[in-house]
Amino acid sequence: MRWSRYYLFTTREAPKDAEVVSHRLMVRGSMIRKVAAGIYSYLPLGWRSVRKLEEIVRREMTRAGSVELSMPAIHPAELWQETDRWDVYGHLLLRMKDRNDRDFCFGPTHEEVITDIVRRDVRSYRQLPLSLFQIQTKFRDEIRPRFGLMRGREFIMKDAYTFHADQESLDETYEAIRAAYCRIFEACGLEYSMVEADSGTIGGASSHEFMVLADTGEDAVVRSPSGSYAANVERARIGPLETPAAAAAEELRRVETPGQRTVEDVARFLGKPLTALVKTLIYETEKELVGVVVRGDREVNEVKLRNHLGAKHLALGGEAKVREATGAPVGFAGPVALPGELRFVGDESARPLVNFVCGANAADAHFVGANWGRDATVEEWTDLVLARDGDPSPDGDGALELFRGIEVGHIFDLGTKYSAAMQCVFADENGEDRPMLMGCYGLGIGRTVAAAVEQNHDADGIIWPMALAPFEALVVSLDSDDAAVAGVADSIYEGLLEAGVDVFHDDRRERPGVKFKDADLIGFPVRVVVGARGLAEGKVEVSLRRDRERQLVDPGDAVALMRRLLEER
RNA sequence: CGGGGCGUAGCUCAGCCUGGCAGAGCGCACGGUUCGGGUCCGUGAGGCCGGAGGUUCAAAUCCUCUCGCCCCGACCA
Repeated sequence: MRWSRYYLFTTREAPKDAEVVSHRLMVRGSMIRKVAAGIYSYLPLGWRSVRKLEEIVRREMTRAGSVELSMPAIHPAELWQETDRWDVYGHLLLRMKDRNDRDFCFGPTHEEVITDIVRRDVRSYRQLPLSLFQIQTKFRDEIRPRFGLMRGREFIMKDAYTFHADQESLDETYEAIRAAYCRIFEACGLEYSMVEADSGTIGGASSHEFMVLADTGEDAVVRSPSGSYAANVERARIGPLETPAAAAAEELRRVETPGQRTVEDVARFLGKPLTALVKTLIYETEKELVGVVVRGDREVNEVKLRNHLGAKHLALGGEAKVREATGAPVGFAGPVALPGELRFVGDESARPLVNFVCGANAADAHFVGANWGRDATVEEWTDLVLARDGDPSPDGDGALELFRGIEVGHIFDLGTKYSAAMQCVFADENGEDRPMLMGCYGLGIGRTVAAAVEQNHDADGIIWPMALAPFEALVVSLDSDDAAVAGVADSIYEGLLEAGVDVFHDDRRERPGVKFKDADLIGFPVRVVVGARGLAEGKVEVSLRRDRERQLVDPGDAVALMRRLLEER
């Protein structure tokens, strides 16, 4: 492909709203173009990278025994109502009506549609297991799209769904697809980590996320030193915290704490460490108000809390709710001497505390010397804490380290959540109907490409991993008007084409500096420069984008050298 | 949804506070110059100042409403 005839217009400047480097570089490199918030066109160069990733994904999914199909982007409401997700998905679901006023949505994921297909065709355990995938455009009406392709509203995703007669079969397939994902991300040259995850609105028994490590990632991940434990912080458990030294129970005393509303205020005011306090938060769900206690220095993990409560919606209670539950303004809640009934759940971090400080459920007052059992009772002790850097790993493997990550893939053991709701059943060996076990496996195509840029760039531009580079090689002809230069450049270009190399030819009448800057920005992995100056010595210059080491070779040897460099990747 | 900010040339932005000829750089066209890391000089084209209403002799500028976009938070595969 010749640049002079291609659709590729680089810019020196990125739009001011492009904050992360992948977004900046992909816009400057003329790979994507914003159409609306979170909605992008892929320009030809960007589309080539997307297509390359899609091919890798197809290859590996097929190798893992999955079969490609394609489902519609528009779904009838009835399917989503069967699983209750028409309501549960909320505003994330883009809804629309047809001319007959029937409800539809633009599919954000395809569990309902695939389950509807399979339940019509599959009757017997003999037909299982099944594994199907598609690569398709999704739409999720995200509250706040951002970071270019990183969190779009419209985005390309590979989604796979598997159906099984028993758990063993599901586990086997889950493992096969996990391995396929590893091969895919390795092929893309990504440094990634598979972590335990919360399954969110997709639901199901368990799930794992594939996280590309990057400082700009939107997710936080903890990992133990050997990597034996890794989890999204939404999910992460921690090992036991230090327990306070045993002490004789003190007397419960009420102390005046005027205006001391936060744990920090109270700790400073009373001259106690944060760890001697119990922090009490009043949460509101669609069903009830709940009191939550955690050690004073810790934060509540709301994802864990919502899961524990089995709630659809969870939010901190406002001023009015707090007063309703405690009879006091915000800042003075506690588990001791509550005016009424309130369900209390506690994080394990608060359980071993003795003679602790807590709110007195009255304005400007706290208790000191409080003890569980004698003064206060929590019915449910569980793990509700937000893990942080340095916490003990739950498997005893040292201290957890906190990383930022980009979620590029998420695989789920769905159990029978969808099959049971939608009567997707099969006859087992005894002729009994049973719901199928299902797995679901997502991989963000655009996000993975963006993550690859995020992880592979320098001050001058993108350094594409070979597998995702829109073109593998670039021929730069300087002095385009010079017939000898044009001839040599053309013959190298043709030679690379014949060798099956994805090659691009910068044949523009531009100054050398412009061409070099553009080559670096776009990040062609291998480059050959043909100029009058080099040609006078009988040489052309071959170099790699990654290390920029230049080799001068005879024009006749350029194709062979470049092929060798491409082989070495 | 709460808080903050921004919409001016194709792009990045100044001008707005304090109302009075609509600007710069980049890009584009043309001429010259230069020619291995975003040359330099000159000429030129290009604007409903997001939209609607209001105040005023006069509005990019002040006021009201509205649409879009971005950031923080809440929320969220």
